[in-house]
Amino acid sequence: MTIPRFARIKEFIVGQIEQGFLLPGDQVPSENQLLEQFGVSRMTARRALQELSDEQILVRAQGLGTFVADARPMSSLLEIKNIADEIRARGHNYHCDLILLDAVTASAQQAMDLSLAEGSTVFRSVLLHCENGLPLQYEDRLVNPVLAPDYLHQDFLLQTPNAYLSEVAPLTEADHIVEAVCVEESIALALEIDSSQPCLKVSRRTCSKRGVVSFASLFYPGNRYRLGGHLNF
Amino acid sequence: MTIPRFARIKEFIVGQIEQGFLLPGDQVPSENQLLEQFGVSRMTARRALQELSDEQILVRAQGLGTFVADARPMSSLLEIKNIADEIRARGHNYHCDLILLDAVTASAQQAMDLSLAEGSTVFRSVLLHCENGLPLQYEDRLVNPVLAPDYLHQDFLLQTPNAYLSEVAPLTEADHIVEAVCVEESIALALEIDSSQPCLKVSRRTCSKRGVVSFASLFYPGNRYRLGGHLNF
DNA sequence: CAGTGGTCTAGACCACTGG
DNA sequence: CAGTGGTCTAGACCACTGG
Repeated sequence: MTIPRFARIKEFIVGQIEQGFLLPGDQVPSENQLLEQFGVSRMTARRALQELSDEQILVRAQGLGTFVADARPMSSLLEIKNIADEIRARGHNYHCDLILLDAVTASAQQAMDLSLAEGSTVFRSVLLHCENGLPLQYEDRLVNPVLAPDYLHQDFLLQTPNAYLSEVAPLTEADHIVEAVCVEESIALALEIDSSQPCLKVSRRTCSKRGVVSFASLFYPGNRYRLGGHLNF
Repeated sequence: MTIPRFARIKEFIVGQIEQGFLLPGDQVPSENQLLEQFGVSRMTARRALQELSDEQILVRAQGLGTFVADARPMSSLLEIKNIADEIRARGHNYHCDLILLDAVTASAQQAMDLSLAEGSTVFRSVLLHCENGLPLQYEDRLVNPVLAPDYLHQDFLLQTPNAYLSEVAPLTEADHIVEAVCVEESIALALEIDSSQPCLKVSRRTCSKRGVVSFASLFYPGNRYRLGGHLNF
């Protein structure tokens, strides 16, 4: 199986971006430059640039050139955002309390969430993420120990579980369920809300190439958080 | 401004699908057939099929042909689904109560939601969508009268506002906000829930080329509905 | 003006599928 | 085998942008 030439050109450009040689806004080689550089026809060079443009990695403008797109907007609703980055992006103070970090024996439900056998040992972390001292997200996470064996030895006050897991097991897929729920007393207490207050619950299962990495239950006080999204047709 | 040939071929095929001449699973003309039919080069015929395939309207298989894709999956999280279709797709009974349909004078908030001036006359509809007799969605919708002048004369027991508006003002954009809330007594009563029950609230602003068409506030009982989504990386 | 991307042609060779 | 889609070439003319 040989890699097509247009794909090689795409890889070359993506590589330049990932290695930091090309930054958002930078102009990438034109069709004519790629044509000479790779010894291909213009249609082939064009296809590489066009597909990267379709993938929103590049933007093209007639008469001007082709440029690296601004910070990957991910565009889809319910992006996988790092809660710490999100809070800091608002110019607010972020901090985090570690409530639990341990290995546990998976219940039937937990095993199913991670696609493992009941009774397997899995890792579990519970964290409370705060914005300007006010609890914003209660994160109860199960982790597949095979795919993140060093999970229990991380300092999650410095790096969120989400960020850590993205490093050790790059995400390929994610499923979400969004619900409005009442939370149990212990979670209400941690979130500093009355237990009658509605909360937004996001259940997220994330997968890498090697399988289900993690299953997170995220609880947000209904009066402090909303999910936004934008669609284009 | 002349329409490119590949775009004409795309329109032709999409038209055949929309008019029901081509059904999901049906084979569409091959590159060679389109080439003769439209008198274009193969690269041009190919581009039409390839782009429709990228848009998930067609699926292609080497050696086999090109086929109409199964029921548009829309793929994005929080797709704009027709609640009636969604309920019927589950094999359940759908029906709908009309609670209000009238012209109203826009409050400051309502005017902002529709990007109109305060005090403008706008249309408002309130409907209750039920699954097997049980209320599932309370829909409170504001409509821009300029973009849907006949809105008040529709029978929304036959066609949802969403479906009607999509016809008269094709959507180009949509914004969503998802929240967990408590609802006021009147809405709780309509939804047949206790007012202490958390609800999922989806606020959706939809736009066509000519501007903001509609602003809908959708309330779902937290224990009867959840939003799901899937992302690929 | 020279350079960019947008559209298009008329060919070519290939891998794949079904009969 | 004939037909399909996948890749690719070496040209062409065009609209658009900046200088």
